[in-house]
Amino acid sequence: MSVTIKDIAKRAGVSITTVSRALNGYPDIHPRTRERVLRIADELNFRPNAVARSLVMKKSKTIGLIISELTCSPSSHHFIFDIIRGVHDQAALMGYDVILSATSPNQQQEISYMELCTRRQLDGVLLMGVRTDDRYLQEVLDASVPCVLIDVPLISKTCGHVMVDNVCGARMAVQHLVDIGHRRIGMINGHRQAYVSFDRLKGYRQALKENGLTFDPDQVFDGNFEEDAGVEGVNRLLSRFPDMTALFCASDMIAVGALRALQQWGKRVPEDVAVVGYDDIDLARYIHPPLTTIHQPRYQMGKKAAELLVRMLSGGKGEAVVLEPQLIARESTIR
Amino acid sequence: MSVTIKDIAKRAGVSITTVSRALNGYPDIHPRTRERVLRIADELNFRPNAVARSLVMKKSKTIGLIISELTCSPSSHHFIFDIIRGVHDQAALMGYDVILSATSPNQQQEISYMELCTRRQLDGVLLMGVRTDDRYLQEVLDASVPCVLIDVPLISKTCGHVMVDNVCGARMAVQHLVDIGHRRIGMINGHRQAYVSFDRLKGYRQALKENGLTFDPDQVFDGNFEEDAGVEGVNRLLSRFPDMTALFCASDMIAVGALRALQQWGKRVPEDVAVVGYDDIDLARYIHPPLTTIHQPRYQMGKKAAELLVRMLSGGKGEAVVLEPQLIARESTIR
DNA sequence: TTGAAAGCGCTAACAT
DNA sequence: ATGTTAGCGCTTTCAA
Repeated sequence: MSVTIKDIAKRAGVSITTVSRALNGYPDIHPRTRERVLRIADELNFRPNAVARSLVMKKSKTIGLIISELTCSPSSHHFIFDIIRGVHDQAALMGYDVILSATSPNQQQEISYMELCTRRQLDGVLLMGVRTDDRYLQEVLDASVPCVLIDVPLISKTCGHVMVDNVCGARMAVQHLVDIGHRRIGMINGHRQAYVSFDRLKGYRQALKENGLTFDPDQVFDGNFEEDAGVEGVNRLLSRFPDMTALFCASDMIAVGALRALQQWGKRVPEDVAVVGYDDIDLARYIHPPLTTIHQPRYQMGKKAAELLVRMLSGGKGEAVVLEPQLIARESTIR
Repeated sequence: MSVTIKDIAKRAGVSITTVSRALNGYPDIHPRTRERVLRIADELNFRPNAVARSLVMKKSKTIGLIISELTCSPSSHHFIFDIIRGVHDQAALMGYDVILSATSPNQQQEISYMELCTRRQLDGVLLMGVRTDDRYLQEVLDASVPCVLIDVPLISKTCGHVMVDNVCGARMAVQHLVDIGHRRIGMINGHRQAYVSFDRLKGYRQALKENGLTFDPDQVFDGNFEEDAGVEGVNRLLSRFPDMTALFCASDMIAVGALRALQQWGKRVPEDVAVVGYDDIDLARYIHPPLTTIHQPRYQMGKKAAELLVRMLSGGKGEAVVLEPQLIARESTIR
């Protein structure tokens, strides 16, 4: 049996109320009493029971980190882990615990969003990896529990989000290609159910336009964020546009696949075709040739998301936090 | 305000006791009553309050996943993320939620092991990444909360562990090198505060012995699990043993560093020096040359750990779960 | 088969 | 400055 405030009260010869107040630093308590209570609590090695407190306070000091099924794709961990760390560190800093959850692939196991929240009395939720067509999204908007979305640009009274500016990132990538002389630039995009795909395409178009290049939808291959899409994308794009000299990929894994396919086409990178990826996962540095890519501040995304959520928990409104991407030039575009 | 069993009781015209029993599937309840209660609960969209239940049951159906500071090293995410997934999936399957925690670098923030457990009423704890000299370890052994250690071979009444057989893994690696003709085999090990380092060295020695090769401590470089150690290890080892033809590295990141250093020495891999890594992180497949390595079933480790912990929670004793590593031969040893 | 009552450990009116 | 009392939502004796 563990020590409760009752034990302390008995030992200190005061009521449990006094103990509670002393422990929680209320002002209306005699310094000597407080001191004695604190000392005894320490002697008894007292640990407050967060569960009991949650029950009466109706606040659990816990946030849920929900990772959508989508994000459990083979390559996603490069991306997710840093975000998890950022979320955890910032949450801990602010006195919150993080419960991990995932929208599971097998339907039967699936727990509804609200169910999770109410069951565990979550104060708020962080949601990442949801697709535009995810049914969770509607639940989130309907729910009263504050929520911060990662990479999904929705905003409402109870909803905010954190993103990296994808339009900007894509523009930087394409502008970089233009700057080093490319005019025939293809794109391999992620799947259409990701918000980021939409913005990256937009950035690609903008950059072309800004440089007086015409946008041709056929020069964009819609795949997914995995390696395979890179392979298929190159095959399609190159057979249709043999004179393509540059490729913007919506993820580093796509770029990895592209690199492989380009090699099979006998194209040298960057001499024949320059390649830019997106994400700056560890692999980008180590692959051959090292990949020029758009860096996303993943740890910061997690931190900012947790920060925003806690702000919302204390009455703040949902807002949009947009972080800046960064171009990392490596040898896949310049030698 | 959310729906409670009281609301259901009122609406159904029964006592809250009856509602509780009906909801929890007790047998001593009239089928018709149960049915009505269930229907009303559903109509009202009732969600049991896990916090209240935890308070009275003294079981939170929550386990803590504590990741030691150590494990937050730059390269560790390759390894950890899969374990987290395994833990989460298996825990969810068995009705447990997972709270994420970390032993934080800044001392002041540091929460004691027991504090975390009692505060959140954790039913059990999973601990990974602790060093042999970590003070958490003693707390764990002293504590009454069941605990499963990952990659730390301790066992007690309340403690079990999950590991991959590191002696075996190292032997496989070295045996592989011997099999393809190497006799002068160096090793770059991780730091000494990791249990796995000890076992991998043991496996290295065993394999040498089994093949009639003599063990020379100078042929082992003790570094850490990061890339830098690989670079430094190669430099040290090669300047002392210019005729070394093979290298066993205690992590893939070490091997990556080794590959880089070897190149600077003008050594071709695998022609001049063969390299074997450990872990089989994603990078191993993509680096040039693709790395021969020892695969660790990371997702399984997480799953098994959660499984063991839950078994212990229902009265099981601490036990040792040992998984099998697997040799993945790639081009860093054979062309 | 059902209900009344106690209580898990804590906080928070409302006295005093 | 301190104590009394009433809950938070649930489970669980014990009686009926």
